[in-house]
Amino acid sequence: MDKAKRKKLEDKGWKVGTVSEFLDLTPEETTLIEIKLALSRNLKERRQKSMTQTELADKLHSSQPRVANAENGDASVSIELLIRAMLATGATPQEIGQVIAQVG
Amino acid sequence: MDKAKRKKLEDKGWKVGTVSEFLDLTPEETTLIEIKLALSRNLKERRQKSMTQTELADKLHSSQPRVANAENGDASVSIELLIRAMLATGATPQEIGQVIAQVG
DNA sequence: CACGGATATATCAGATATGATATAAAAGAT
DNA sequence: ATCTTTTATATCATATCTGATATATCCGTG
Repeated sequence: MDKAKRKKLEDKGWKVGTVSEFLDLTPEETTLIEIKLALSRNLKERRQKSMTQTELADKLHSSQPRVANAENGDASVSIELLIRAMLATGATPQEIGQVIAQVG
Repeated sequence: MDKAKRKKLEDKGWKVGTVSEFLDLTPEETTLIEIKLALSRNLKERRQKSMTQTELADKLHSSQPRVANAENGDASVSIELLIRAMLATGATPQEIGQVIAQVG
């Protein structure tokens, strides 16, 4: 992974850590992060087409800042919230499955 | 939903609640539960083919009881752990996406 | 430029998920 | 039937995720 990409992850709170720690990231851990980032990106795309972050937050019974975190791939956001958010934008299980399947 | 199915969910810790509360479950909430249960079932199938719960727990850096909960669709288990477990059994994002896409 | 709506960042207390442990129950083998 | 392995259930302290709030930054429009 190049430095720029790593810095981006670290800025989002991912504990990519030092080089040696990074090398300890298993393929599974890497894949999990990639799944989260794919969901984030897709969520942002979907949401932007029809509503504002605040509107989505209301549907989700969450808050605008939390939606922002979700869309920005912040490490504090669980896959669970990402999927709940996707569903709140009207995404079907098919579409969600699609996004995950595209990873890797 | 028939009573038998509901009891099953309640036994696993899902707050399906009384009838009136149940009727308040949005389609999104229902879909989320279905996604979790689909992942649970698939995890159990996959894991049984190649290893014991304890072995999977070790790969996951988790514990056997937790794996049991995951496979039994216990409400305390997050989608995140389910997906981590799937990956630990060797599942690809494609396969995971497939399982989710099948829901609904 | 100034204003307003949208999005981003920071912080926090409470809620939920976590792995660990103990132990019970089930399933298999001999 | 007994012994061994595997899986299920219960409990717990700690870690992580949560929505809320305050506030900063961005971005388009007048």
